[in-house]
Amino acid sequence: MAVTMNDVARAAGVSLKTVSNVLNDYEFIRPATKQRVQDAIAELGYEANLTARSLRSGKTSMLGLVLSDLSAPYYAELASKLMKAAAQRGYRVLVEQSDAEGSAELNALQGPFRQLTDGLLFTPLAIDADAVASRAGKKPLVMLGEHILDPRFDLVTMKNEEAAAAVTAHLLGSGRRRIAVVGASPGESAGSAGLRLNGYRRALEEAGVPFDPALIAPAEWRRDTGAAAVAGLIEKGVRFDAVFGLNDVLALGAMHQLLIRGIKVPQDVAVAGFDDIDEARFASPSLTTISPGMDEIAERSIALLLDRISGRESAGQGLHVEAGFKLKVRESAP
Amino acid sequence: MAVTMNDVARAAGVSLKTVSNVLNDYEFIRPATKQRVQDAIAELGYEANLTARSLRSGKTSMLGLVLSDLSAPYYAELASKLMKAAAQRGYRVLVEQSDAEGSAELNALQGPFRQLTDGLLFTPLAIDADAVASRAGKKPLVMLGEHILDPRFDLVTMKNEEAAAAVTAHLLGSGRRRIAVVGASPGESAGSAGLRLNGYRRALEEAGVPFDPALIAPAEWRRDTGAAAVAGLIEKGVRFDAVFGLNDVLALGAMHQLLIRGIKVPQDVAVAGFDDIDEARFASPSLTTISPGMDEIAERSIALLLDRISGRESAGQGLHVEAGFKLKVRESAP
DNA sequence: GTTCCGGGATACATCGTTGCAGAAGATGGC
DNA sequence: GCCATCTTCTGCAACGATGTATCCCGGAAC
Repeated sequence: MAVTMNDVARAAGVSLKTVSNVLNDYEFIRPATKQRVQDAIAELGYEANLTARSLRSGKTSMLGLVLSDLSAPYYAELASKLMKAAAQRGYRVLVEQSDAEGSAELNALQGPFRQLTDGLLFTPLAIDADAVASRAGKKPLVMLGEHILDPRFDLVTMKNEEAAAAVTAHLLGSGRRRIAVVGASPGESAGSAGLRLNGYRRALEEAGVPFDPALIAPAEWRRDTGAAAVAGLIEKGVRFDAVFGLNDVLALGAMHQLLIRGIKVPQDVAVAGFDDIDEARFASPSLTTISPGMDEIAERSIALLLDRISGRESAGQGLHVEAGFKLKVRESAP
Repeated sequence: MAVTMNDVARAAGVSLKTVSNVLNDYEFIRPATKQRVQDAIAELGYEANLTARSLRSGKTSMLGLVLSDLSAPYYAELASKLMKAAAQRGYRVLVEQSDAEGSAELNALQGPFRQLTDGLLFTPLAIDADAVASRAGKKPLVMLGEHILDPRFDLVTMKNEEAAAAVTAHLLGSGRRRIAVVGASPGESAGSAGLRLNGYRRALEEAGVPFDPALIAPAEWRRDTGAAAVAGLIEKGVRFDAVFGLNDVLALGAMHQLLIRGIKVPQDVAVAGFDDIDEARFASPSLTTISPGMDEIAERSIALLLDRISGRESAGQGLHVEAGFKLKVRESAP
């Protein structure tokens, strides 16, 4: 059996509660007593039982992170950073993959997963604000990403629209006029896809370039679908001189498809993405993209969530945080 | 306050323990009683308190996964699959990043992290078998990867040596004679790097091609280091007609470096990797690599760990599982 | 010398489950 | 008609910590 607080108390010749007090930095303890307890702890190799502590205190020191798929590079990098930011503050992150399915998202919101965590970082992809609101319960919840832009919720996000406009403007600036968009999500307007598409349109407008719906290719956000979308455009006979992948893996999939068809990047078609995953720098040609300030997103979303948990930041309206971004110009669209 | 078993008991007109029995599928309960309890549960929206259950039962239904860095594509994909495999069996996975640092690995082995989990999937990179053995405690532990090949531990791994020999043989078969190896880890012999290097040497021997230590470039397993290692070789004036990256990101970093220097892949230098991450298929040129049967690794390591936890597989010797592999021939080394 | 105050420690109940032991009623064998 | 066995259900203790209330004691105040 593991050594408990009781064992420590006995060894130190104090009461169980005094041991607890030492561990919780209770103010009024004689230094000598404190020392004796700490010696006993060291000698017995005592470790607090987190489960018992959780039961009693109602806190788990774990944060939940709900995302569609951890194997997507953007989410993998984000998760890694979130875990590090949380660890620095004494929290652990429990990840749940939703596969972008509504049922999984709802489960994460209500089920045992929620119970295990003190607060949630949530990237809803399938369900809407009302669904979230009606089942969110009262533990703190911070939205990550953009599918839900709602005053009821805290949200940490990036400047999707502005950044997408900046990439588009860059492509236009290098003389491209027919810029295909890969990764649109028909019918959706508030999500990342919608916002980035808005940015694209805004940049076109500002440059006085007409918008052509034929250039917009829907696709899930993966490499293979990005490749397939470009293939589809080509086969339909749509002509374009640039591709804007709404995220990097789409852009990379698209670029791959162009290259195997003998289309030169960037000479024939320029390619740009969004996310600046590590892979973008090392692709051939390297990928022009938007660096969305992921460090800032990770830091600030953890900070905000912990503020909510501790009650430092008291509710009322949802807080909206937007991280800055940088355009990274590389070979695929100089 | 959340609804507890006691509330359910009262609502159903039975004792608290009967509710517990219903939840735990106790055999001897009258169907009518069971129904009443289940109705009460549904009506009140009762959810079992996992923390309390853990405290009482000593099980957490969580598995620990220790790896160096979740943002590395291989680990991200593996973690994703492990989580899915675990979820199917009613377990959750808690991930801990070690950054390949010994202190972090030791903490994961003993500290609170261990307490929170019923068993551990462990990829030790910095510490050795004895260090693990002396602090492993008695909860089940399954090694993942190869740094520790020790009869005391269970191990799920891939055929590193054989597979590396197969890639090397493939490169030799296409006429390459000076195959640089990127990602070696000097002094280490039992780890993945060492085993893969062994495979490389074995294939050379079998083909009667002399081994040239100048071709072996040490590097950490990242894209940037892979690129730097190739740059180093070139600058030292080492000549080579192929590069074997000990994993895919190394190979991709290396390939990037070659291409920006105007060296044609595969015409001038062929490139091959190891892991078959999704990115390999979509690189330009696409990357020849080893598919290590990650699905099998994920499935079998979860299965083995759960067998150990349940006691179905009783200890004694460590079990060693080797997943199969496939050579994926693509453009970078046809 | 009694009262008051606050530092320093303690006892007890409690968080929400599950394990163990046992009670009560039904069933069956002889 | 009685003991043995099985089914069904119950009560109590326990898991290991923390919150609340309380107690004791030395010194200050009157």
